[in-house]
Amino acid sequence: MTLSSDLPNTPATRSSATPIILDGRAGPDAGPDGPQSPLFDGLNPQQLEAVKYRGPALLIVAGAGSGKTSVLTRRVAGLIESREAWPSQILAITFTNKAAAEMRERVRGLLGQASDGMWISTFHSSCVRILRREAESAGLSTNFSIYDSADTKVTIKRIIKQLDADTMGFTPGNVASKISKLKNELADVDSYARNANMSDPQEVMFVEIFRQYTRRLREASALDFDDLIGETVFLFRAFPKVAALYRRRFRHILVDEYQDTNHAQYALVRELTRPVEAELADDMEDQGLHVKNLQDATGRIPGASLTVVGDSDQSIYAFRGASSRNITEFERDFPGTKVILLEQNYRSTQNILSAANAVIGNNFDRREKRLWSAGGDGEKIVGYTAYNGHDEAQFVADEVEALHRKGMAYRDMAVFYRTNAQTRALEEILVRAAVPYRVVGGTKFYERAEIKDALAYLIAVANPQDELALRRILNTPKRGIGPATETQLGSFAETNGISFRQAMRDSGGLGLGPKVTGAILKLATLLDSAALMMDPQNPAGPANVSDLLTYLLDGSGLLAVLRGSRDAQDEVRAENIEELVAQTKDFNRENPDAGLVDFLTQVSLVAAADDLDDASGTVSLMTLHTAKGLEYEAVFLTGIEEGLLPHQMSAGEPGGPAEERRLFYVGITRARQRLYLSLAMTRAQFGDVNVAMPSRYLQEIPADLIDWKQSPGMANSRGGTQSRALNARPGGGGFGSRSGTPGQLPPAPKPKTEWANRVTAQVRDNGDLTLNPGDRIRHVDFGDGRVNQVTGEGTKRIAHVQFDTSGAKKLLIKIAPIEKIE
DNA sequence: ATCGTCGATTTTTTT
DNA sequence: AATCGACGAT
Repeated sequence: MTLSSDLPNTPATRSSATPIILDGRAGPDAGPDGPQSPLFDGLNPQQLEAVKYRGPALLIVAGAGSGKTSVLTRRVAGLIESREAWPSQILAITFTNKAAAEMRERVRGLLGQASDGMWISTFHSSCVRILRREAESAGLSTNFSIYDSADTKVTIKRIIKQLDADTMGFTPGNVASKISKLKNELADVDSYARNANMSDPQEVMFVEIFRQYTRRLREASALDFDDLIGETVFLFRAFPKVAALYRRRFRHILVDEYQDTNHAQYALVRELTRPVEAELADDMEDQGLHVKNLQDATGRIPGASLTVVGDSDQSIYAFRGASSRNITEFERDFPGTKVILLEQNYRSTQNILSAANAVIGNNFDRREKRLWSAGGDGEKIVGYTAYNGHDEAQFVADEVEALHRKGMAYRDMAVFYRTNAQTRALEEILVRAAVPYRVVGGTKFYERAEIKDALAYLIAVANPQDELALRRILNTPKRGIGPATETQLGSFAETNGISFRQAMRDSGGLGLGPKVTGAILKLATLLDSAALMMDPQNPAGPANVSDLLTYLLDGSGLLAVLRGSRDAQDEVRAENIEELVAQTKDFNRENPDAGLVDFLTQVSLVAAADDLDDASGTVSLMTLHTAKGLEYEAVFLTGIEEGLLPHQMSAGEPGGPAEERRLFYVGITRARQRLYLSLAMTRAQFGDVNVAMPSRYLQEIPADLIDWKQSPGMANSRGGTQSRALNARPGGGGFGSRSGTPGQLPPAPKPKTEWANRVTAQVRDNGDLTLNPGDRIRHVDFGDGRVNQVTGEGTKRIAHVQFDTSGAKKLLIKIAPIEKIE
């Protein structure tokens, strides 16, 4: 049974590339596959072409909101439905796990069960999967640890200290980023050292740090984030037979967000799309690997077909080695490339797009691309110049509430900012205004100290070589093993050529105090017995992750110590650990066949955007970087100031300001209906207040697109409303007197008293103040008002208040600066 | 070994 | 503002 006849749209595909083993599976009933198939419904001509095109290489230049996810999923679904490919022959790379999950979900929606078996994941997840499978060839153990950036920094910090390199200006931060950049270029210590200028003592020292770092990782059987990609590339280059397995398997490779791939990732894609030489292919056939149907006339297995989707205008990761060169030179790298442009935007109003186009148009050196929408102009963009960060946050909170009253769900709104530090003021105000919100990313759950502690116990069981994890838990919770003892154990291990873990077991002969020795041995025994629980040889069968974690928590007393503490923060920490236990239970349920290492891998590779819960009815707060790929009905872009966007740190970098502009562009294009731009005249930083200037990018938006509720000009002009003049903060002057800035900003002054500008930073506790509808209250900032309604329970009780001059607001009763009057 | 205090340093973005 | 490291007292 041959299928080529079912493929009206694939003249370029050789029929031999079609899988032959068709009967094993109940594929989708060979439904009608013409233009009337639901796969092609509602697509514009360019999208349709992108879904249907068949050939070795396809570049889809997809502007923001042009429906690329839809195109990608339908393309994948089309390949499978038409039986050009088995699910297992598809490898789709996305930027985040969440994007991967969404894509998998949508393909499943189109195909049902037939979608099982595809690899849809991030670069990092795919590489871990490959490296664990091929650990033996790669010279790794299957249970290798994955170091996150914090682990990397700690390791480097210790090396720097040991080498006294801090006196030469080395910091963990700059060393880590330099090593990361090198690894992204596929350099290792040796290749770097070969070209280094060894007469420069700085260079010599750096090489030494790099060398020791590499050695420590190897000794701990650990890989850092960058290694995951690089080692996979090295594996493929060193072992053509291993590479051939994957080249044979993945016939269709799709890469999303291609503009943000770095060199190592580019190299990986190249390796995966190379053909398998005839000789090797024949060998594989001899080993029963069934490649005959894939071989061409010369006996080779041709390279996989490659589809990449990207938009140079949204390249925002150059700082970590991404190069949009990969996209601009794609046609040269992959000859015979078909290029398709998607320019019609289905997301935003024309006003928002016009602003976006105007901004990005200031970047030279780009392929001209103009987004357009058939959806109408929509509302104007709203601008607001606040006096300070809190004032700005209050503006956001008020507008969020106003939108919500008009019927917009909280989950359809998002607040973006350049730096994580900006969340503080926003959170303070949103809590007080009782706006349900969620910070996406930031200090991630898995990066909290107590969670890392608990995970370190698991890692110590999974990978006994991992000294970092061992040292972390050695005295956590406190068991009287101090730094002196730790050092002794370390040197004992080193002089005897044994692992740190073994040194712990043998610590009896070290002549330490009986108490300390007892503590060390107890921990070693705990870990050993835990390891026994997970041993596949265990007659009872290996325990599951949550049982193991519970056992370790009980045995170590980690949770009990936090529970017993009278520090209020420890209570939160204990809750976090219990949340982790709950997560292990979920994991067991959802992945009954997965083990400890699988759990730890998943945990290591979660991205900021991954913990975004679409179902939660909350406003989302996130950085502009995290926002990439997402969209919301209403978007608040905050902190549009010089020094913040573009960020101070980017000024020196070549291409910095252009990248910051793209970041702004990304932020703008996330909005469907409503866009708010806000800035503050003064911003608190490093504990004191600085004067800020409006971002240069603001002037790039045509003035008639923005409706300034309070423009930068007004904000300090003497005529500002009474209350504002009164509220101006020390240091707040001098903002509008922007000598030298082409002032197209201050149009139509429309003073509104709707927003109070001053917010006390003071945290109050009203105890059990009770309010009832009808009560009159006085608010420090908003003045007098009447309580309409009280909702919520306990500490979360919320008063809905109609203020006499400041409008309607919701207040968290417990902490609002209010008192009952009358 | 642990705890408290002082002072330095910090914040660009992230898989 | 808040965290981290160094140092000294217990």
